Amino acid sequence: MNAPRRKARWSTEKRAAKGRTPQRRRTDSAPSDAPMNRKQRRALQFGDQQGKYNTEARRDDAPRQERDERRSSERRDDRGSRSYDRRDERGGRSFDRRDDDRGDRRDDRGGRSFDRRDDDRGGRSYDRRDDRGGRSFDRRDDDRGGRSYDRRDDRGGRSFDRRDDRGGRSFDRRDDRGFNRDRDDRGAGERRRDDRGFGERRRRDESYRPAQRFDTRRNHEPRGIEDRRRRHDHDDRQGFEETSDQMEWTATTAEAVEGEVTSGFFELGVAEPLVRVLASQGITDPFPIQAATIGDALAGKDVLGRGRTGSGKTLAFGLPMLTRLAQGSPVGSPRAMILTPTRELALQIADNLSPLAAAVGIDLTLIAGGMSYGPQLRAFERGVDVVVATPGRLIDLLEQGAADLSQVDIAILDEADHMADLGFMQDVRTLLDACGDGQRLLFSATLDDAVDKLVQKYLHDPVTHEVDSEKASVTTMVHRPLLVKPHHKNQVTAEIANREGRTVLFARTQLGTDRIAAQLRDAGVMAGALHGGLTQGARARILTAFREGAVPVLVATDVAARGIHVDDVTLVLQVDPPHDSKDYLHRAGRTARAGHEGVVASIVLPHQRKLSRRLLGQAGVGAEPLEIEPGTPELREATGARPTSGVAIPEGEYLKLIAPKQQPRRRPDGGQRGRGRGRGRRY
DNA sequence: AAAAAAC
Repeated sequence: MNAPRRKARWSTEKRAAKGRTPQRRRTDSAPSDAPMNRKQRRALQFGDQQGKYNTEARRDDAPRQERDERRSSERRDDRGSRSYDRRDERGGRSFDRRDDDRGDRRDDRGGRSFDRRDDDRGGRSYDRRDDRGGRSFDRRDDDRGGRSYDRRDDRGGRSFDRRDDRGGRSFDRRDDRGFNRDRDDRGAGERRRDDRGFGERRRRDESYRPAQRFDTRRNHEPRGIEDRRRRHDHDDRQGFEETSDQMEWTATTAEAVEGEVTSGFFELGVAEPLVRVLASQGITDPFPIQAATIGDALAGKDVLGRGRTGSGKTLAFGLPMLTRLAQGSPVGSPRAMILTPTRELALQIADNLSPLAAAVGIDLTLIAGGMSYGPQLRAFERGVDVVVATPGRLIDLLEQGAADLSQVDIAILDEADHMADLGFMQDVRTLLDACGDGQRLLFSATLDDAVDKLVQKYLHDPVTHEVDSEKASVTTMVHRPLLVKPHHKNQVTAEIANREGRTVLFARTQLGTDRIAAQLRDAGVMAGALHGGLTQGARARILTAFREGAVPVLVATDVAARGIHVDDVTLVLQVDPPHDSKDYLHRAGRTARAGHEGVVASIVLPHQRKLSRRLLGQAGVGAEPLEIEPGTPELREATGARPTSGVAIPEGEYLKLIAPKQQPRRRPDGGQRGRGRGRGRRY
């Protein structure tokens, strides 16, 4: 991680030593700077290509030793140079590389801001591709998966020679601007704590072309990989029909009850406008966790609240937060921050709190990945008061200098046990460190060592309120471990999924959810997969289709295990065992919410018996596995399972249900669609 | 021990 940056390698001195002209950082406007038409770009590219063959020849003459050295010792930093090579090689080698169809078009585009986005994409797609391995057969990433490492190595070796050949051609100059390097460095692992920070990147950026940044952003908008692919069929410059697949979020307002109101929230000290809005939603009796924590939170104490999601935690921290903020006045940057582990959860919290915030004149916004930057940047520009965020995007904005959290006086972690996971911990710390040293509210389903570390470091003299046990204590929930023979697993899964009512299935991996959902549709059960590998738009659409009942079966990874609330989920089926008892309970918590009944069935294969016993024991579930086979009355009795029709649901029928709503893109008014129409999500 | 979290 701390390997020397390859930047040094190309210092002016070194270049001079090699008999090269100094690198040009700043140039006059050049072809690549201005929009080019396709023909011009082709011409340029062709020229590049010609040069490239020379380059290839020369490459072989280059000192092999040096290449090998780079290969072995500077892998990560090599990636910085990758972008040069990728770009340059593309022209000549398209026939043997799968992603070249992308590449060529990328070059076609010419315009600078696009380059930047493309570079971003290029770098990341390697990372993701490699990470994911063969995850999604239906995505094009995987065609390439196996080769990416080789290619990377190739590049590391070549880049150096290649670079020397490039002279001052306009395309090369683009590479010199420094984004590529910066971005790739970041991709290499230190990304968030790149010590050069965004400041320097931006300076260079601006020196190249001032006032470019927001154009860049705007063009940045489409995020999904699939979208980007599709985009290449169009000329980006021409306002083509963009197939963005992002989710949008808008703040909402709500009615408030007029006149006399009786509500338990008054007594807790919640601001009156908030109580009136709650009353209009029929919420007048605080849930236990709310009753327990609101008082202390209002008093400004640090609170550690333990209670399962669905127990009313959002209001437990939301109401005191808004009440306190309403007593002060905005300072031009956020005074409160709420962090959550998934985008869906952030969305849900923002949806729930935004009408309340509006009632007391608080500007609350959602900051999450997979959504366009524009509204989020504007929110900070206008001085948003509360951010509900997922860590990644907020750090992104922080690094850009777009977000300032120094005035945050109330920092809230929802699902803190999850936020304290290894993968999240550093981000959470970064964000908490960026906040002012004010009140901290930490809500968690469990208290383990990781949470304790957060508590130790960030909470001052916290008051702990434990309302729900972490153990299974929901009396309306029935647990049914099902002992199933391996060759029956698919059919049992399908028969259970085919039951009446809304059902959530959990699988271990993204690939697993895709596969199970496809198998279910093959068997005639309308099911959709939800996992973090989908574009944000796709995630939102499948969740909506599930909420609305068009798709009654949701097959999800643990992305949906926490916090997500869908009414009337009457059965949760754990197709694959959860990783631990916490996950078991979080998954289970998708059903039997708010006093409703629900069944938690778990498929247990013979070799998983021991594991299952341990998980259930830790979760405080006493149920013994029930031995079952497909089509039996026992299975039906336990889960409501029904035989499947076996008539496959055509893929098109499913896709129709989760298709993006067609809507005009890039409207002349700047793309503000449907503002002020109804609630939250639109796609 | 997987998934999620920026692009």
